[in-house]
Amino acid sequence: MRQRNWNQENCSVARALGVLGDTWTLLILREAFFGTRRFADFEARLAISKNVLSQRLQHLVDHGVLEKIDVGRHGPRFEYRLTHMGKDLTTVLTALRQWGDRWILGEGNEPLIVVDRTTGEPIEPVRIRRSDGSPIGPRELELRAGPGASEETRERLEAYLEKRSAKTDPRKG
Amino acid sequence: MRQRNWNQENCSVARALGVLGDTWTLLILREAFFGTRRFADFEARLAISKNVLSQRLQHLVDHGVLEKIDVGRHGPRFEYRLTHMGKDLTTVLTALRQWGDRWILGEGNEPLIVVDRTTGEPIEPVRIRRSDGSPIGPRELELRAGPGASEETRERLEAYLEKRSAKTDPRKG
DNA sequence: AGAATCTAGTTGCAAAAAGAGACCACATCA
DNA sequence: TGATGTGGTCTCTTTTTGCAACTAGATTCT
Repeated sequence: MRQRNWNQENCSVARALGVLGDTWTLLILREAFFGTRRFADFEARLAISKNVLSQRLQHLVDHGVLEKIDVGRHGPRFEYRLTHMGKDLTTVLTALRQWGDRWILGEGNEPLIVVDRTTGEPIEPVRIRRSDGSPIGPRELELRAGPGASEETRERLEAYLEKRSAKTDPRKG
Repeated sequence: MRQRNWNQENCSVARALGVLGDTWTLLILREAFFGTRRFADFEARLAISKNVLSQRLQHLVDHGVLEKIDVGRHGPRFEYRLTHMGKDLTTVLTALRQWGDRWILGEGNEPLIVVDRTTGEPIEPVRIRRSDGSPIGPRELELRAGPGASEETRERLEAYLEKRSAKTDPRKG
């Protein structure tokens, strides 16, 4: 990730990608969710170069996704553990895994399945739902300005909503 | 993204990131979900250089996330539109947006809100659910081998499950 | 005690990728 | 005919990556 001012963008996706959006970062986190905690283990599992790994781990620590803990009783032993913020990425990674399962590997070729560990039953595909819990499709969704919308965001949104209604309204359907 | 063999990895997250995991790609898709379709518009909105944008769009077309359509009645006019595969990323992008809202911008500072367009009501936070629909937390989840698991994946999984049960079992919890 | 080893990196260098901006081909519009 | 717009490519410079060697503190082996 370059030093673009992700930190100034008025968009949570861009801001989130400022933390995660590097080529390696999400793979490092996949490993972390798989229980990997040590520098050498990340290195071996990912076949990533040390300097890049070092940078990325530091970046994730700086942004609060991982914490670096000295667990050294004998010699320097550090562990990189998921923070609360990091663990909350479960949803994102699971959605991504399911998308890959569906569209790249195809049904029936899932390498890993996420299950409820007490029952062993697979979880549901992650979906977007209304407040009453019913699932909702992409075309029924729309973006609206939130409390943190900048003037620019509001303007873009206006253009977007105009185009959208023009597309679906025009005495067709 | 480098020419690592993402295409050979036995992991849907890695494979999905082979398609999306580049620094720019998810931002391009965010724009696409915002209704942007034309080269010049992506360029202007993202402040991305033309050569990189060109490559990324091509990459997304090659992998079936976008399709390039000639809509030119007068002169060359191409549009890059989300395919079905692309639209199915709504869940991933929404989960990412919500994560950014929660942990980076903070509650009450959301620039954009995803709503049900017919009622205007905000959607639920994306969650992982059991097959009966009840939400389930990260610690109740576990990975199991799926039908497409390679031998290597199975071995790693075994080690992971062993460590996990060692951590939670030991006459404590 | 001294040598080898292990962990967790840092440093230096060559190759690859990104960014900026000029340039281009084709088509329309005035 | 000339100006303008679209959708790029080409070239050059700056950054980032990957690889390998090296370091530093602590431990284990003999």
